[in-house]
Amino acid sequence: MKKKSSNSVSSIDVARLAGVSQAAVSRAYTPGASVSDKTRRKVLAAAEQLGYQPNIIARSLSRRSTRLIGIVMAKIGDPFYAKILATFSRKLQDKGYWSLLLNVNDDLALDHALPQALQYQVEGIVLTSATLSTTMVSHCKNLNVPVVMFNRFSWELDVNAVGCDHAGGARMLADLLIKAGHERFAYISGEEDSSTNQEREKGFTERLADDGHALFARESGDYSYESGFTAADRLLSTNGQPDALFCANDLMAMGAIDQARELGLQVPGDLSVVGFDDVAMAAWEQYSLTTIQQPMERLVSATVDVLINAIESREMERVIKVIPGRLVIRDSARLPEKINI
Amino acid sequence: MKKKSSNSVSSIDVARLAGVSQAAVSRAYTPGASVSDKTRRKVLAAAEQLGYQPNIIARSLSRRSTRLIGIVMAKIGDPFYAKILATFSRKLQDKGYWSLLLNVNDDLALDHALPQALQYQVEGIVLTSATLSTTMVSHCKNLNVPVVMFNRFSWELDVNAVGCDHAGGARMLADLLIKAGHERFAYISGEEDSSTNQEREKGFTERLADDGHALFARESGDYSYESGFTAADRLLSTNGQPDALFCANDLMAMGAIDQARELGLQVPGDLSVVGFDDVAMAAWEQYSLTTIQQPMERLVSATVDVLINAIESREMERVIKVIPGRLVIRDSARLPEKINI
DNA sequence: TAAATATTTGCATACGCTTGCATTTATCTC
DNA sequence: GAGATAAATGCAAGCGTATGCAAATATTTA
Repeated sequence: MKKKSSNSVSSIDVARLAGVSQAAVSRAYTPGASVSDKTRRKVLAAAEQLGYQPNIIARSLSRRSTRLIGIVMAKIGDPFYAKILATFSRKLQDKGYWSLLLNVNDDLALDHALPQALQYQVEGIVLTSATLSTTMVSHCKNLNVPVVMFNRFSWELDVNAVGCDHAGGARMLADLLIKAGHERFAYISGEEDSSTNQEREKGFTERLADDGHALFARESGDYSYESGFTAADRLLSTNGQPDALFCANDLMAMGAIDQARELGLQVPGDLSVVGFDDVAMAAWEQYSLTTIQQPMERLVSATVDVLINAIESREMERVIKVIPGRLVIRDSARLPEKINI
Repeated sequence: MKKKSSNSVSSIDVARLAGVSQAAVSRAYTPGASVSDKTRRKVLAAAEQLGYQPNIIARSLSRRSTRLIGIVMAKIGDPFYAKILATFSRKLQDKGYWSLLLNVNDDLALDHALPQALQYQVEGIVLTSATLSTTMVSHCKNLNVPVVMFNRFSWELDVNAVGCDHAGGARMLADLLIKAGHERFAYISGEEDSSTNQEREKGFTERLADDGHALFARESGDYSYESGFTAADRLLSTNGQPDALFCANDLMAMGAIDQARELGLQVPGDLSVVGFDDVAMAAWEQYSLTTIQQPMERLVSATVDVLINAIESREMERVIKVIPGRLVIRDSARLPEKINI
C-alpha cells in the first residue's frame, strides 16, 4: 500500500528541533546525567513531537552493555519448564534485563546456538534443561559472560549453579513412604544422564538403605507423561508388584497413576505414587499428587541474583546454591498411622 | 578470582593478525561478499586463533537490521501457550531470527513493555494472549515494524492476524453434540473480552440455533483449570442439569470433568464434555477429551510467514489468515448412533 | 603481450548513541 | 559586585561493523 521510506528519527533530529546539541538529547534520556530540567523538557517535547525513541542497539554498542540475557531451554512445552521460563522472564524484566530465548533440542544444538547468542553480546546466560560442553564453558569464560545452570549440576564444569535439593526432597518422599509402612519400592527414572534424575534416585535409595530397604523395581522413563504411563505398565503387569512408586517427576507420576488405574489398581489403596516438582496439575482432583514442591520463586530469584551479581560485580568466583524443596502431602500416597513427619 | 580486563577482540585485531584490512574481515563473514578464498581462509584462521566472533550489535547498527523478533506473551505457564512459544522460537530460529521474549501480565503492561522492545529495534512482533491499544498499533506502524496477532482478532485494529477458525471448530463440536442427541447445552466461557472466547461461543450457539436449540446454561471462566472446576460446580449443582458442556478450552474442560466426577456424575454417561485446543493432556487417560485440535505447526508457520514476508518485502497490506481446526474425537462426549460427521 | 575485463582489496565514512573534557552559564559567598 | 564554585552544555572521539568507491591485482581475450 503506502510505501514508507526508512523513517527512523535519531537523536540528531530531536536535537535540531529542540535547539540543543545531540549530546543533550542523549543526556535527557540518561538518569542522573548532567542536564537542566529546562533542557530535558525541551528535548522530551521535541522527541514526543517526532516520535523519537532512543535506539538501544546503538546505546548498547556505545555502552558496551546490552542488558540482554540468554535463556537456554529445551522442552518449553513441559509445564514445569514453561513455568520456569515465565518466572525468569518476569524477574529479569523487573531488573531491567531482557530475555533472548534460545530454544534447543539437545546439547548438540546448544553448541551451535550458544555462539550465536554470544554474538548478540548477551551479558549472561541461564541454562535450563541442557548441559554445556566444556569448550562452550571456556568460551563463555573467555568472553567474560557468566553462566548459571538451573537445576543442573556438574562437578567437572566450572559453572555457577542454582538448584533444588533433589536428593533431600527424594529422601523426604522415601521417608514418608517408609513410615507409611510400605515394603516394595519402585522408581521410574527421568532421563538417565540428567543430574536431576541421578540426585533424586540417589536420595531416594539412600534413605531406603538407611532403613535396610533396597529398590524393589526400577524402570526408565524420560520425564514425559507417556513414558510414565508405559513404564508403569512394565512395572505393574509383572507378578510381584511394588506397593510404593516414586516417579522422577510429576508428569510421569500422573502417567503412572493413569496406568495403575487402567490396570484396576487403587491409588493409593494398592499403590502409593509420589512425584517431584509440584506442577499445577499435581493439585488436580484426579491426581492429587503427593510430591515435592520446587520453590520456583526462590529458585529463580536466586538464579537471577547469582547471574546479575556476576555480571555487575565482574566476580569470577563460582557460586553454587542448593535450595530445599517442600513436601506437599496430598492423596496419592498412603500416610503413616501417626503423622509426625 | 582472576580479573580479566575487557578482552573483546574486534575485527581490527583479526585484520592485523591476518595482515588484511578490517573490511576484509567483515567481508569474510558476509556470505556472497567480494573476497578471495585465500583471504577468507587467512581471516578465519586468525579469528580462530583469537577467538573472534563478529559483534552482532555493531552489525545491527550498521546494517540497520537486528534479526530480532519480539514475542509478546501472557500466561506462558498455560500449556497451550507454552507450546506456542516453543514452536515460535524454533521456527524463527530456523529462519535466522531470534526471539526477544516479552512477558506481560495484561494489556496495560504491554503498553509499557512494547516501546522497550521497539527500542531494541525488533523487526517484527508476534502478539499472543494480549491485545494492542490503538496507540501502540500506530506506534508500530510509524516505526515500520510489522505486527501479527496470533489467535486474536479485531476488526478495528489494522493489524495482521493469523488464527484458528474458532467459530468453525465450535460449530463442529455443537454439531457432534446435537447429533449425539443432546438436549441441554451449556457453555463455560473463557475470558469474556477475548476474541477467541467470543468466536467460540458464537460458533457454538449459532450451530445450536440452526437446529432450534438455545444455550441451556452458561457460566463464566477465565481459561484456567480452576475456573472450569468452579464454574462446573455452579452449573451442575443446581437442579435441571445440562447434558452437554462445551468449555472454551481444554484446561477448563478438564476442570469441569473433575468437578462432574466429584459430584458423582459419569462423563460422558451423564454429561458430555468437550473442549478446545487439544493440549497434550487432553489425550491423557483420565480425560480423553473430545476437542478441537489447533494445528499448531500450521498456525505458527503461517504467522511466521506473514511476519517475515512483511519484514522482507516491506509490504504494508493487511493480511488475515484463518486456519481450520480438526475435530478430535475421544471419550469425553457421547457419540451419535450412526457416525457420519 | 598488451589491452580489456573481472575480481579483490583497502580507504574512508556511516550507523546512532555515550561520555571525557573543556567551555560556558548559573549560583553562591563575602 | 567580584571572585569562587557548581551546574549545564557542546565538541569530538569513540563503540565494532558494513559498504560505496576508487585503486590494485588477477584473469581473460585477441
